[in-house]
This record gives sequence, C-alpha cells and structure tokens, in this order.
Amino acid sequence: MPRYVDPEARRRLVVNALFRVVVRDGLQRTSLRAVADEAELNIGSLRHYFAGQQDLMRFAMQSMLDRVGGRLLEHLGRIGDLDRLPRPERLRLATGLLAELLPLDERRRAEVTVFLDFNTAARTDPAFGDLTHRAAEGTRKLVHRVLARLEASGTLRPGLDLGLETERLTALLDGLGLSGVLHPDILDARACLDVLSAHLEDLARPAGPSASAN
Amino acid sequence: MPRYVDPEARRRLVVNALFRVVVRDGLQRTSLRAVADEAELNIGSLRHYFAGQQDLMRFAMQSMLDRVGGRLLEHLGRIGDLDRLPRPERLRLATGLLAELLPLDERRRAEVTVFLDFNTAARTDPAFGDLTHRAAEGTRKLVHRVLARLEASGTLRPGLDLGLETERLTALLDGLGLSGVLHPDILDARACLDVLSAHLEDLARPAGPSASAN
DNA sequence: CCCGTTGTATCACAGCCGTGATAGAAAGGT
DNA sequence: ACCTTTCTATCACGGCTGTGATACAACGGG
Repeated sequence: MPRYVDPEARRRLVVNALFRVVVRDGLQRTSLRAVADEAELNIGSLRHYFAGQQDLMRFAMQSMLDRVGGRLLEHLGRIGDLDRLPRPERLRLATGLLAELLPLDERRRAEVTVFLDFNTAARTDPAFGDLTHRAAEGTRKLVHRVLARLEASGTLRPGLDLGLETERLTALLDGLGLSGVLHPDILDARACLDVLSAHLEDLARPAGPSASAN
Repeated sequence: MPRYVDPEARRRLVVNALFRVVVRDGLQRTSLRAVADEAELNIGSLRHYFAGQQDLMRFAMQSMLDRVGGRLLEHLGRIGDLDRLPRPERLRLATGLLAELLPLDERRRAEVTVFLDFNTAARTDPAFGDLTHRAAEGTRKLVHRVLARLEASGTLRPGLDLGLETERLTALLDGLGLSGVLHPDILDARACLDVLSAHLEDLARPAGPSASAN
C-alpha cells in the first residue's frame, strides 16, 4: 500500500520509456519532452522525479548498468564450481555468460544499443562523468575473471597472457555488439554467438580437436 | 590559376573543420554554425558550397571513407606479392595494413572517432543512408582479402573458416577502435597494436613458435 | 565599360530544447 | 474540517537549430 505514488516505480517507468526512445530515435533525439510523451506523463510530472536532463540521463545509465550487472552476477553465481563440470560444459557456461553482453534477442539488443549510444555520447558529454569508464573497467574485470576461472580449471591452453587475452576478448565482445546493433543484416544473432563460441574454443587447449572422434 | 575560388578546396576546408568539431565536441554538437566558425567562414559562405546539413554530413562521411579507403589501397598495393617475403614479414605487413583502422596516432584516432560517431548516428538518422552499411561491407571485404592472402601464402594454420575468421577479426578491430577512442587510458595505442598482433600471430600456424630458435 | 556568375554576409522565421516559476489538484495525517 | 506534502499541469523565457530570402561585394569574360 504505497503512500502517494511509489517514486521508485515512477522512475522505473520513466527510465523504461527513455530506453524505448533511445532505441527507436537515438540518444540525439531523446529529449525530456519525448521521454515524457513515451511514458504518457506530463513533462511537469517527469521533472518532479528528476531534477533535470543530467539527472535523468545519469540515472538511466546507472539503471541499465545495474540491470546488466545483476544478470551477470546471476550467471556467475549459477556457474559456481567450474572444475566439477565436463570440459565442453565449462565453455558453454562461459559462452552463455559473456553472451549476456551481445545483442542476441530483443532485450539484449536494446541494452547494447542504449549502452553504445551512452558510451559514444559520454566521450564529449560530462553528464555521464565516469560512469562509462567504470563500466568499461567492470567489463574487463568480469572477462578477466571468466578467463581466470577457465584457466584455473585447466580448460585453456597453456602459455596464455591473461591480461592480453582479456583485452582481446573484451574487444571482440565490443565489436560483436557494435556490428550486431548497427548492422544486424550483416552480423545476425547466430553469427554473433558463433564467433564468440569459436573464440573461446580457440582459447581452449587443443587437446580434443574433436574433428573426427567426438 | 583557379577561376574564382577552388570549390573543391573550400569543401575540403569545411570538411576538415567539421572533423575537428566532431572530434572535439561530438557529432551532437556539430551544427552548421559551429562548423562555419571552426572553418573561419561565414555560415552563408558555407551554405553556398553545401545545400544543407544532410549534404554536408553525407559529403563529410563520404570524404572520410575515401581517405581511409585510399590509404588501405596504398597498403594493399605496397604488399603485392606476399609469398616472396619471409613469414614474419607477411604478418607484419598484414598488421600494418589493418592497423590503419586503429587509433594509433592522432590522425587515425580522429578518423576512428568520427567514423564511430557517424556510425552510431546512422542507426537512426536516414541522412547517412547506406553509407555506413557499405563501409561495413567494405571493411569485411578487406579483412577477408587479407586473410585469404595470408592463407594462400601458407601463413595461416589450416582448417580455418575464413568467413568466421573474417567476422572475428572485424569485430576485434571494431572493438579495439571503440575502446581505443572511448577509453584511451584503459587501452592505449601500444595495447591496441599488441592485441591485433597477437591475434594475427594466433591465426598463424604454430609451425615456428619462435620461442627459442628464430 | 558592362554584366552575368560566383562568393560573402546578414536578417528573419519557425521549431525545438531545457528550465524556472507558478497554480491547482490529490492524498493523507491531525 | 484543516493543513502539509505530494503530484500534475501549464505558461513563459532565452537559447540554439536549420533554412529561406535577400542584399552586396568580387571576379572574369564580352
């Protein structure tokens, strides 16, 4: 029984509307009025929950980082003890986790799209501050952790420079997300996943090439 | 002895000014007036050479595609017969060619930055039409060609799916460009080049690991 | 000299934008 | 009933945008 209106729910409503506008029209055309219209709210109401444009944008960015971050932590928890699983299963789980960062369905496509627009805008717009910077560091931390777990379980081929491989895999994910969002006709969801899968398989030790015998 | 003013030179002047504004302030804040100011031209003069904003943007995008494309063709021509070169040299040349797409110095950093802003904008702005689409196809064509040459010269390890490897390498280049431009403090020029170099080395056949004996 | 072409500069207009101010309705405690 | 807080709604202002129209200078050929 919320007293008055639940402000948190209102903010979620607005942020979701903002995401839809960004996906549909791009961040450039995402104005306070456009978001208010999309949320079927009066701009006056909207401004009652957000002090201004900067607040709204920062809150939206932070919200989406929280959401994606939450999902990634879910995946991480679900993995748990990696060593007890068969080798192909380990790679499958790692792929599934990192695939959370690829535009493989409408939800993730929207997330990657918004994330891309925010990031490019953040290059020159101080409104986002260091949000994108910390996000980039977080992604690398995660990727590094996944690679470290795979290595600890003996799934990777030896002699890899984990620092370099972290950057390589991160760049691959970013690039797949970029093309998947901007050129979905060239790189569709299936191709995205195939490339990621192939890359992880490539990092795995060539013990079982599984070319002929499975 | 140019009759009147050389219109082509004027357009180049304007386009260069536009690039500077985009790099400095972002495409969002790149207005006709800002470009005119940067070019030290009156906005009326500017509009004498460009019908409107769309024309200017399209022309700028096309110009930068031409420039980068020209440089890539230069590299391609300079390579010529790959098979006559020693193996490490082949990889070095391929790396140098593809490094043209990475923000390794101020010129390339500016190009990648502008290219990124244009591409993200093109997702929702019909002004750019299919320019970015053809650019994306062109990049893949180039990457595929490089990989095919390397394979034809026996430099790559066997059994590679060139189509998939093309997407992988393209995504890697895009991702390196993205991080190199947006987070240069996390991924500096050296790291960019190292990752690309390592990737190509990884695609090369492990015949000579060159760990001890060269 | 004259005149058409080319280039430069300026004004005005409508359309957005973010934002401050303000008024009034709705809600809930006393 | 009353009052405070919360919420919705609207107006107005200055600023920036692209663009059409227009006036005027500069150039180059007849």
